[in-house]
Amino acid sequence: MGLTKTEMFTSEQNQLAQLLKAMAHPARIAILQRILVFNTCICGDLVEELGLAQATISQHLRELKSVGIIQGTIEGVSVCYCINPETWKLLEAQIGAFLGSYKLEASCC
Amino acid sequence: MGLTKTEMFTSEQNQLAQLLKAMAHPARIAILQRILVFNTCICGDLVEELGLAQATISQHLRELKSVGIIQGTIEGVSVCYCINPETWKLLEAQIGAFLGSYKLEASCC
DNA sequence: TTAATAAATCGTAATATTGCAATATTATAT
DNA sequence: ATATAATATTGCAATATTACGATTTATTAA
Repeated sequence: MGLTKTEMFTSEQNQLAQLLKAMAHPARIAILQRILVFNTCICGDLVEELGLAQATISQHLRELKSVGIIQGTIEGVSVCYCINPETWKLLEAQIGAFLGSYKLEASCC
Repeated sequence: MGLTKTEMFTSEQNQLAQLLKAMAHPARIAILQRILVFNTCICGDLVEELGLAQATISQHLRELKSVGIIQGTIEGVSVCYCINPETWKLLEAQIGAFLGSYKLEASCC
């Protein structure tokens, strides 16, 4: 099918899955890392640095933007992208709670 | 294409993307959450609780196992799955470093 | 207005993912 | 050995993702 049955899961599970999925690609991780280092990023720089076509980079940026992880504003002829602090905080909270709920060291099987 | 150009990224970026991708599905999040609560889990229980077909659950379990997030041992006629502590620690470290490297509150654009 | 630059969108090909029925495998009990 | 139970695998259909060339849109400069 290729169609996730979202109606069988809670909105929290679906939301976390959506955020993780948006980050679950090496190009999008590389994009985010560049923003984390430089605070900001412009599509053209990424095209040069990542070695992917402009259309591909633009598509990855849209994907990150569509789930709210980044935001972009027009700066003259280019577009300035940066982290959306709200979503980033949500991400940290959700993933932190999820990963942090594992306590046992001894593997049971 | 549908084919990620992994050769353009570092092994760290590819590894993190692979781990995130394995978790980036609501069914797999639900499976992990159940393991986190009960410490262990058996395929049959998940089939009843999640409302997906047995073949589908088995496939999701295999995906989580293939990246090392969970491990399974045969327990009589069923299989006991639990968290793989090593991978979980790696996940916490990698994701923690990634998310934690964002410091600025003020959005720049 | 026109040209130049940057980014977004469209269209498309190749590949991956999701889900399930049917079947196969594995381990226990009789 | 056979039957039963639990899980894994296979094969397939529907849909999603990835990547990119070509084109369009939007903004600035001349």
